Amino acid sequence: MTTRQATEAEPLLTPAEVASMFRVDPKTVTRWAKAGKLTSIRTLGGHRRYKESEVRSLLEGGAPQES
Amino acid sequence: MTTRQATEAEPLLTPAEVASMFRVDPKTVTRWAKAGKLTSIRTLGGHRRYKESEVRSLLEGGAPQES
DNA sequence: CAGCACTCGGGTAATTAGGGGT
DNA sequence: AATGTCCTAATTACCCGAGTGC
Repeated sequence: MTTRQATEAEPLLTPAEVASMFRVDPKTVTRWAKAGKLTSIRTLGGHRRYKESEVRSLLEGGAPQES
Repeated sequence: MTTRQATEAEPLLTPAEVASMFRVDPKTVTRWAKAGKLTSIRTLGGHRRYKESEVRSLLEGGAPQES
């Protein structure tokens, strides 16, 4: 085996990864998390991690469709 | 009712497994253990193992979410 | 016994958090 | 109200060689 996959682990993304996906600054992603627009999981050191599934659904159009 | 004292086998996780769950480097998990943020059990060779139950509770939100 | 993936250490870059100001 | 940028402090990621686990 080359990689060990933990039990029932959901894929998480770093702030920089989410930022590049949205073409915004990592700081902005942090603000979205603070505002509750994005679910954030914190490391024991206080850094944020984001659910890949949630980010992708938001990218595809999980966001409210404007007219 | 005395000969059989089995203290419930506690599922243990390797550093790599914990690391993938938090989306961090295995080295970071080691630092958490050193800092006392995580309960670490050492093998006779010095390698660390972590309680799955503790890791999970920390992941799900050992700390309440702010908005 | 040999072999390979993983972990252990330390040390040094790269990110991130947080507040403040544009 | 929402982003991007500057700053400092803290946390995290990658480098190495040597030992452990299976």
